[in-house]
Amino acid sequence: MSDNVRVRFAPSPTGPLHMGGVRTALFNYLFAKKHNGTFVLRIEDTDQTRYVANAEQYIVDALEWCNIPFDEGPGKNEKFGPYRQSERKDLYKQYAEELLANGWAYYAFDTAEQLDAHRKDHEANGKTFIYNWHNREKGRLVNSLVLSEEEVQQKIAAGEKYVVRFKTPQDQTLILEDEVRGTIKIDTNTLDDKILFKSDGMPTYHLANIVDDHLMEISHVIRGEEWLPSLPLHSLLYTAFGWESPKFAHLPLILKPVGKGKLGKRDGDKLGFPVFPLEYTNEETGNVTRGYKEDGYFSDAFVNMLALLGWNPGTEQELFSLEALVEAFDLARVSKSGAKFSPDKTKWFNQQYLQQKTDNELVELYLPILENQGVTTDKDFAEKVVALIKERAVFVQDFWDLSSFFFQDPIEYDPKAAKKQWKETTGELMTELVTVIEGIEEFSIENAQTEIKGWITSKEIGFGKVMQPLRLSLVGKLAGPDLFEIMTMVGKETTIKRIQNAITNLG
RNA sequence: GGUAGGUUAGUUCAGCGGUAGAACGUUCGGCUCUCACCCGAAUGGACGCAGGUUCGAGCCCUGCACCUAUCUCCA
Repeated sequence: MSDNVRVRFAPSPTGPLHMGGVRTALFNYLFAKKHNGTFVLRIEDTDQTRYVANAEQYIVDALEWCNIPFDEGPGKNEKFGPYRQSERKDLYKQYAEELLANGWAYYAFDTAEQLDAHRKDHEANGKTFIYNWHNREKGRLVNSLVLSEEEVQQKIAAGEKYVVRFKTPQDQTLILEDEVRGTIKIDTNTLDDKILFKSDGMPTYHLANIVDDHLMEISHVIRGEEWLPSLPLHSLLYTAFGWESPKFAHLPLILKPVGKGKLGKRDGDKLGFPVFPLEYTNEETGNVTRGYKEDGYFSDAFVNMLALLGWNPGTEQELFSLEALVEAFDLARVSKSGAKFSPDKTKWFNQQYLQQKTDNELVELYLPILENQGVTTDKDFAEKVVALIKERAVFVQDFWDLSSFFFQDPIEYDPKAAKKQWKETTGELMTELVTVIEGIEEFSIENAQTEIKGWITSKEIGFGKVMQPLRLSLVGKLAGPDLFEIMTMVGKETTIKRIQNAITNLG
């Protein structure tokens, strides 16, 4: 493939970046790294009315957390800078003028209200209003194609608001190539004359996007499917400027977990999962929106899950490190249909990643939790606990519920289990067991096992008859790691104390 | 309504002309004092519908149905 791959992620700073945006960034990143290319971050802040101050920082932080940092962007390697469109404002005007001069664009003076009226009018007649050659020269619309040169200059001189529209060619069939979808044919007569330059002096997305992609020497445009309908316009703009077009790839939408439709920012609240990578505080309302990071997800698990949303490696492998993703990624294996997001599968990924972490890594995350619970312990002990319980956990924050009995006596006993396992004779048996335990000089796993198992065998009773009530005494429920591990870790005295507690409470 | 895209097991998805697959889920079994992990097995499908091309179609063509995106001086 090309030895000069340059891709960009171009979000609009209108709020926190949601997971769909992160997925787009990820695919761009993977594609860039796969081809030894460059991953550019460009901030598309041409809409001043929707600008949110802390959104850009959020985007940068989110990419950072996901471990997919950009190579070029605001404040970093500014070879093609600036990377904020608001700071490139002056640039776009000359390009709009170039198109006006060579007949690919024209001035339009129609007000938003007038256009609205036209749309409603058409709708009432069961038609769709299209601002293009069907209408633009019939005198209903006020633009430089129907007005004389003088009239146009007069209006502009009088300070009348105007926009610049693209003059879509008539009666052409465009044959477009998309790396994901293949060939797409479009009849230009169905296209709108899109606004390129707004009356507020700012370019629209369409103009700024093409100009910047060209100037920044972008080789591949990888973006969401919601942009597919504007591909014809973008392609025509490259033609109009006489520029070589980059290759395009439109990623399938991320669908909500239940029902149909695109995953929206509000779906998370409704269904109880985060939609954003990081927690976000809305500075105006003070609302805090939860994030995957704060909910306890590992970033590599989150990224792994996102990578499989709309892409598959063609093998049965599901677990990928970032490096492995870079290695395996291929635009040809991106699917065309929407990818349904699954919160359950996301949890599954997190569980898998948690199991892969070493005890040493996990204990660092565990210690603050213990501290929070007011437990003082040493790191070695905590690490042993982690080793014993981690296979039952999906999140690090599950650790406390799975391990509290290592540090605290059970406060209650699972009533169902108690009823089933604690029989008439159990109290006596447990009292006898206490004696056995007291007799163990060195309370090691091996010794405890030998003595207790030996005693059970000599009593000629079932193993479970003793072990189940013993587990109930120590843990409070019938779950958890190996009992001999637990006993030796809490120590002989605590073990005896807990058995006696149980005899008192359950006997 | 126009335009574009989609439709394969309960769910998420592979399969892109040659006897319908995986993962997750569910159920059962093995291993365990228990839960979990792990291992094994079972379960499961008019490949949206109807035509056509072909020796042969989930794959190609046509029509229809349904779903989605988009049609803002938003990106």
